[in-house]
Amino acid sequence: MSSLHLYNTLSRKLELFQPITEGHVGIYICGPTVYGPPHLGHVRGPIVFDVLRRYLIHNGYNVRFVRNITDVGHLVGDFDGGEDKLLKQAKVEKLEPMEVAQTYTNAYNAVMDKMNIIKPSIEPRATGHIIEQIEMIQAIMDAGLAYTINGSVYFDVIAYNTNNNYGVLSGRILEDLQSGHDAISSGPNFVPSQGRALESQNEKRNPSDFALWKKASPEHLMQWNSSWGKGFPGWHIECSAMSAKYLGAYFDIHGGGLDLLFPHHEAEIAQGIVAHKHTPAKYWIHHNMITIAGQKMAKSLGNGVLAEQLFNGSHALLDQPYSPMTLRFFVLQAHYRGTLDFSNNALLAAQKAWQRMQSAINLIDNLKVVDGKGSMEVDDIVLGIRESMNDDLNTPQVIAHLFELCRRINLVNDGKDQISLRVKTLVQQLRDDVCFGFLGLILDDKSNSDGLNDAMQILLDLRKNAKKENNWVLGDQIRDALKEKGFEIKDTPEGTVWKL
RNA sequence: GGUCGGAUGGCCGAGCGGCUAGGCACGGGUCUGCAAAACCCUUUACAGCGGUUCGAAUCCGCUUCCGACCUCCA
Repeated sequence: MSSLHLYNTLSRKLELFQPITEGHVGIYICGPTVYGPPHLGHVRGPIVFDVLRRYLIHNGYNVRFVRNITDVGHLVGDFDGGEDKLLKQAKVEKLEPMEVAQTYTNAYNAVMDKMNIIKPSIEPRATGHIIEQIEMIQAIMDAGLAYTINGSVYFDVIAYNTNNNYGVLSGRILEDLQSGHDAISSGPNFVPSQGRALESQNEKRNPSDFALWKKASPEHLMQWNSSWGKGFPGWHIECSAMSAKYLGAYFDIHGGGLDLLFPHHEAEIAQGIVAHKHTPAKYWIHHNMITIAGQKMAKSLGNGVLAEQLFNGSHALLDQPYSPMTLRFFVLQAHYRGTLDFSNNALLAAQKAWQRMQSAINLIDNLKVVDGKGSMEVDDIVLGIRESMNDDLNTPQVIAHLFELCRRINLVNDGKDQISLRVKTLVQQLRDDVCFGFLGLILDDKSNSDGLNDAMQILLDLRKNAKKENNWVLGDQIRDALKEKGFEIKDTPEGTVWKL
């Protein structure tokens, strides 16, 4: 494919990417609800869309990338009678709701930085856009597609569905949904979780309706004035209001996890069509979930692995810590639309693979070139990488091509193949544009501290002397002891090199 | 119960009508004081049963398992 194609959930097809305005791309990503520390599931989306963003920039586009922070409105438990997630956590931790939001926003962004994810162009918060949300709710009211009950406002899905299709994105049929509501609450598989607020459920005209504005009880810590009384915005409206504010009523790409497809994104489309008279986005991109033992990783299932636990190796499933770049590499080794199963073995394999790639990368600049034409070429790799990226961001294939490149680099390094200056320059370009470029990988750099370097040199000199005197026992002792601490020693014709 | 996806070698994961990725692990070799690294070689998998086709892991049907969504989730 000579140009970028993306799988659009809206059409369920691979589509040629063509921006609405030539040369510019607007992207909106549903960010986290900040009520807990970031886990592995929170990391996949940002990586996937970071690669998309970098690739678009690589292709010369001007990209505005908006990723929100949801710090109000998201309800805990089932149905709209649940408690606000932020509020609940605030009570648990005896903190201001804003303090909770700030704490976990910081934690989230710290992980983003470690993963080498470019910061959003704009990072709007739901609480900072209450007015915009109220205005949008009013517009929906004015259009006659929302109704007020007891100080709350609900979107009238049934009425909307008469002239529109509530289900364009998720492929759902409203009638099925209706019967689904019955079946789910009476069927054999229905398991009621926490307390279901029946009053709130009943005040909606229809189970499919969703809240635009919720009335706040007096003790509710987060509430704002509105013409419907004191309350707080519903979950879906914040993304609609903020995306429209910063990207316009119609923008290029809306992304998020597959689990947000319904009802969140479906609701966003309905809200956008009613309030802004336009479907919000041209391309809807959804990444799949990270699973653990075949099941979705989710906070509610209690099988989550925190990012921090991965980085320090403290989780029971892990034998050791893994670096942020190992995680990034691990994520990119799978296609974004498939599930990715997490395990210590899978992480270990990714770590070794990434180390192998780094070793080859480190050889590039010192590769000896031959005059004229060398036998090593990379044109097929350059082409292959472009084709793979253009085919719905097939990063696993890109990485496979990169490993073929590593093989050739090693061959040249071993003197078994020859490279010309021209091709060497191309290889350096590939490293900078692909690996460090749109894949966003950076070398794990643990061996650069000066003091460490000096100390290592002393040990290596000792070992060299021991070897000179044929004292292999001492020499191996030094090497093995270092190895035990994670230092890898390599004897090469040019001298001994080490890495951590 | 409804809707939508999956089942690929020891493991992770691409491919989606013929040329049958890649990584990790395993085995053999070159190199080396021994290692490590690197390189080379070896190992033909696509849930089961039918069907379409000159040809199917790839298309169609049935069966069996698994998952996601339908209720908060990245």
